[in-house]
Amino acid sequence: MSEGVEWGLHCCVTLAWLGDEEPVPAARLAERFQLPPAYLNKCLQALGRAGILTSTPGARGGFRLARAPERITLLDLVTAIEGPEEAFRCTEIRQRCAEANPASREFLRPCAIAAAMHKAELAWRKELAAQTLADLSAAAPRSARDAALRWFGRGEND
Amino acid sequence: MSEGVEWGLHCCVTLAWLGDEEPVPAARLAERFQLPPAYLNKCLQALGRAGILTSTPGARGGFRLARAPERITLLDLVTAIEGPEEAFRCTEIRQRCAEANPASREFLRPCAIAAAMHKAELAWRKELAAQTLADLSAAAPRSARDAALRWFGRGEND
DNA sequence: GCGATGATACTCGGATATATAATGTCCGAGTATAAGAGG
DNA sequence: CCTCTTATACTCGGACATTATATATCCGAGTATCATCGC
Repeated sequence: MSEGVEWGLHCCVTLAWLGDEEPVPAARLAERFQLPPAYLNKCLQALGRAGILTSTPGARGGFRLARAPERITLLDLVTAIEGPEEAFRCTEIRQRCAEANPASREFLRPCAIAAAMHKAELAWRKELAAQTLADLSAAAPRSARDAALRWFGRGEND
Repeated sequence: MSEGVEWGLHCCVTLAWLGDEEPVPAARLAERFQLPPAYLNKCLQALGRAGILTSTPGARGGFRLARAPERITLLDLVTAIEGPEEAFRCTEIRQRCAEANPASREFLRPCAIAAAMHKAELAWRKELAAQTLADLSAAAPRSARDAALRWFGRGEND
């Protein structure tokens, strides 16, 4: 799995803490976590295309959450970075057998192996879909949230 | 996920059908599924190192299941090919924050994000561990099993 | 005819290339800001 | 003092390198088979 998933998760949790009053530049998030700024920007762009973040260009621009943290699941985030296709992709090698006839009726049913892997993937996605950004924000220790608010210069004046 | 997982699964199901009376060369399995012989051999080697297959060198050699299909889970197979580490690997970027002190007590608890991803991975592994090669063998249509037996020259004399 | 011996073909096993995807970097398009001139 | 204009700094967005991983290939080590030779 790409590192972008971890980066995106941490950034989104941070954005959830900061609130969406004003956007946060990718460069600033990168500085926070000591990450390469340009590549983090690329990952956040993917989240933007997926409708998880909204981006505003120009000065005082940046990224903010597109909707409430309660309505953003981990599955949304992972799918945005990793793509919608499943980890196990069946290439139908059962049909490559010499005597196999692709028109045969047995191939109308899905491959038993692919079905088994698909079942496991569904369980995985179900767990991811059951947890939201709000859950993660709440699970983290308060000290981490406070430190983030301080570092980004919020929370003192608010 | 590597293609080797799909190949290994199909090969192991086939081996389960054929029984472990005499080993099957990797080249023959590759021919069956139109796969590159040398690379399939490499994948089967990984299964051998994991204790799923036993290999016998020399003439009339090849691979056979190391234990009964009921005692080989999909998780065993996937782990053998993909490795034991989880898909999501936490790099502890929460500790890279400037003000973070690695000795701080909050870092004794696991990262909430890593914990969430870990939970999903456990659900995935649980599903994989619940299904055995025997289940897959039984789930496939009888015609596929019969065709395999014919193609490998077994079942007529037995 | 039977056993020992050597040559041979076959198979795994790991070391070595190539292709693909992940990671990392760079520069242009566009916007809000701020300064400055004019009224 | 207020408004319009202009220059500027900032940020995203996608195009372009670089590195790591997966895929594919090749050749050597070792074993069972078979033929051959000797008894």
